[in-house]
Amino acid sequence: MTVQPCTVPAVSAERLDREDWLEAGLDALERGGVEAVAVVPLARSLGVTRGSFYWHFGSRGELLDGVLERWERVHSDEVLDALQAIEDPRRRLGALFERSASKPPSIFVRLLDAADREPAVKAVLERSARRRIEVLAQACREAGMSPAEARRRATLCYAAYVGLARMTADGSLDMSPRERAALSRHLLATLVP
Amino acid sequence: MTVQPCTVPAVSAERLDREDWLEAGLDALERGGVEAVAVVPLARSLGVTRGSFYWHFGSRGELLDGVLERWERVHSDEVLDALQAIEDPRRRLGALFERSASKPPSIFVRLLDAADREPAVKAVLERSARRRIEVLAQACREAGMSPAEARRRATLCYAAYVGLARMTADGSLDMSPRERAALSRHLLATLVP
DNA sequence: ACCTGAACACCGTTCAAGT
DNA sequence: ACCTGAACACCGTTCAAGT
Repeated sequence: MTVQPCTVPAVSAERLDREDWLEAGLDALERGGVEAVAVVPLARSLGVTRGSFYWHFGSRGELLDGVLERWERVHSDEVLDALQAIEDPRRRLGALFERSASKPPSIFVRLLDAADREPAVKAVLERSARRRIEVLAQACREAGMSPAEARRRATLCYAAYVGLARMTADGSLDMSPRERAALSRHLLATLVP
Repeated sequence: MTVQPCTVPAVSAERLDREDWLEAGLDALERGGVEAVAVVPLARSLGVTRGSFYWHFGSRGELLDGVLERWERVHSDEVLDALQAIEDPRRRLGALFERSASKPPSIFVRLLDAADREPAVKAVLERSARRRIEVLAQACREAGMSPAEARRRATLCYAAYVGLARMTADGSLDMSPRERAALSRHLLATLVP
């Protein structure tokens, strides 16, 4: 009697690969922030010992790199691509802030928090900032500003966004989501008249 | 032969009190940020074992509370008091940004970074934000804005400041100190015309 | 190829025992 | 009153040994 080989992947493979760890890591990042991307707890949740981890990754930092790369692809690239499609510059700016402000920016803030300790996070934030400032600056130029002025305004705009996100997270800004949204619009109206 | 009792405090007392730990903690905070306020390294630098620490404090968190309180008294209260003395509102605003931007805001940024993990830090930042926004708002009112408008502008202004501090720290903002100062002035001129 | 198990280093916390 | 010393829990990292 010959047994048919199983053609569908087993529900829970006994052996893991890099992919499994990365998935679990991203999940942990979304639930508990950068600190939650930790070897021992992850190993526990995968039903395996810590030693197993080090066959797939050289260090916890390497895992974090991979996890952040994934996060960036999903949560940053997609969003920016969608924005580029909006032609009216003012409307595009509005959409950038709308998107950024609506869903709780928890992961973003968690990344801000971790930037100091984690070089990998620093790099992600740097890219994120550069790209968003570029989107903002382009919209400003299309709205009629000089390149230098556009860059200044865009930078301030992004800085204010970062600051508002931070303040909302740590409770320095006690405002309802509605008030926050109004403040964002106010910011745009003030900086890009 | 009777020995004279020593009237000056010994250079290194064999026994420590709360004060010694707080001092060492503040020093550590300034050198290495919130994470550096750690029991074991501190004990080591004080030439004592970890067990000693727990006679003076209930936990590492309690130490951090005390250290932050001290930091706030020295680095926040003093500065704000000095500002209140400037009568011209525009000049006062300029001075607030000057002071905040000139000396590297490293501790401030470190606090921003730690807010997520450390409730004590959150409280400090909350107070700091409230007070600075109040100073900004008052200056705006004195410059002729309505109270509501003043509050909005002040909040945006502070948010931009927080964001700029953060971005400078993590390298998202690659600008010279001179450029940063110019940007700060630009911010003020834009938000408080 | 992937994993276990035990080791070591590091930090937070507790506590009985010392002075 | 203040401190030691040893214990325990937790996480990161290494590595010889298993399948």
